[in-house]
Amino acid sequence: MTSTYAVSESMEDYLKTIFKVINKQHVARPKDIAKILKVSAPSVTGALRSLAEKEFIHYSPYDLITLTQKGENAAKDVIRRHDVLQNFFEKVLLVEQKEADEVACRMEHVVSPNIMDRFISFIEFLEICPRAGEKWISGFGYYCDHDGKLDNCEKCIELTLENLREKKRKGGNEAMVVKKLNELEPGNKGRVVKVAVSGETGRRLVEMGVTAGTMVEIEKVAPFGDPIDIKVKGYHLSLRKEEAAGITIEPV
Amino acid sequence: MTSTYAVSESMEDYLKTIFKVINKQHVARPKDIAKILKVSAPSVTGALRSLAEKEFIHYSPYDLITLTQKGENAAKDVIRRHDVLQNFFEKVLLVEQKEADEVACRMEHVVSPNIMDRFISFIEFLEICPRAGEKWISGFGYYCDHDGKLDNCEKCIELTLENLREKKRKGGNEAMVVKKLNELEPGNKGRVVKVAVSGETGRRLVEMGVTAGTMVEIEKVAPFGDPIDIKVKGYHLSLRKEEAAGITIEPV
DNA sequence: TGACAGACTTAGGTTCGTCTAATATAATTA
DNA sequence: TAATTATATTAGACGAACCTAAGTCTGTCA
Repeated sequence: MTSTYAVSESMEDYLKTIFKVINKQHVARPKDIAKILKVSAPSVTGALRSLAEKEFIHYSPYDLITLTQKGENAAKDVIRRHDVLQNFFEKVLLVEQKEADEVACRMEHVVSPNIMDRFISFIEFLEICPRAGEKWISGFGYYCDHDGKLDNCEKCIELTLENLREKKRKGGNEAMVVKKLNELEPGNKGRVVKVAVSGETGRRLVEMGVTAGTMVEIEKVAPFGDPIDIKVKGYHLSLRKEEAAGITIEPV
Repeated sequence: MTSTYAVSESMEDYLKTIFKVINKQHVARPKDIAKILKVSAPSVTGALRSLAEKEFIHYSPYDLITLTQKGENAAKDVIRRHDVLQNFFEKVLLVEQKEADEVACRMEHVVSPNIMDRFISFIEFLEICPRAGEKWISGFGYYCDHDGKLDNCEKCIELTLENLREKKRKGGNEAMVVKKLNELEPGNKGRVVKVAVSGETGRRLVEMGVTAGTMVEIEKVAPFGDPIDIKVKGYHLSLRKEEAAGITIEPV
């Protein structure tokens, strides 16, 4: 079973763990890694050597462990795949957090980039399409828990239609409401209308597919509004305030 | 990476392949297996020995290969997982057949039974819920292909509502239409209203969760209507005509 | 500052799944 | 039926990922 990605499943797990540990407590020690991955200490040493050889980490015996740029990218990508899958299981299939996490941990190594994108788009679509939405998903929950019976359909659709018209009336009068990304608050979601960010970050945004139409969610805003953590297409991104100001958003 | 199931991923692949080959050409020879799985002949020999030891197959050197009951069950289960996943990727996420198949081949080994059920329910729900349906999924396709833009929402929902009311008028007058499973034709789908099948088959149906509320699809009907191949919760099942006559269906 | 505990590594072994090369069996065909 | 060809198996090796047991390093504390 060949992995779809640059390293073996096992190595992806090590990378993911190293990244998480570093982000949590600044340094990653073999002991922590061993504990999290439930393997023996020598296994960790072996993995570290292997990862160092492939230039995913900086490492020499007894030295501290840091990720190379390559390693960080790889780790972030694994985590992104995990998050998207877990999110899908929890939010769409309404699976419990623990199981969603466990299965995502295994699937993250085998899902293809293309299908990743589809999962992301699908979740987005559910959020945006007036025919779907939270209410609709809870209808799925009802279906699962009641032996395949549907909730009151006609009323459900009537309500949806009313809501849509209501929204349209409002929206139609005020024209489209747009805001700058830095004006939103954690938890807010929106659709990108325009990206006007220059330099390295601008390029990075484009590379990640952050263009008009993309869904963005604000995750965290540091004091004084800098930096701003956002989630785009399953990626976690950190932006400077000035950079965020260059992105125009239509709140959803 | 421990498998969720009774055998390793690799052995699951062998079982699946053996089952498919037997069903296609009556006997499975190591050569065919090697070719399909793209491994060397000695690898196959090794796998066969291992599977025989675990009593999944009947096998001794140079002898022909047959599945034990245990092996057949295991193989069918793998194939079922594969089918459900591939189906979801193709029908819901609108992924191309080839990629859907490839990714399903890898995911089938790691998906949990619970999440399997959810995938199945979700697909069913999409088919039944008037707020979703084929039209809605094609809306997702539009969304994917048009950079995150939605099709005409208001019209879409209005139509849905009209359709639903139309159907209700008809249905309301005629009361619920029910048929026996053996009266349906290939491609037809329906919801189980009652199961009245005795003996071994009846028990098997219950074990597989074929109870009131379950969605059933007719796959193939042999000449003279016996046997009838159906698909239930991702399983392929073959029923005698008399058995099918014991199952009451509300066509969808 | 020197001894000790805890953390890390080395050494060496196991299992799984794969391979190539060599050998044995079965099937085909002259 | 004997020779040839195709197919299977045995033998032996390898890499990945894990393990236990036995050192080795390092930071802390008396």
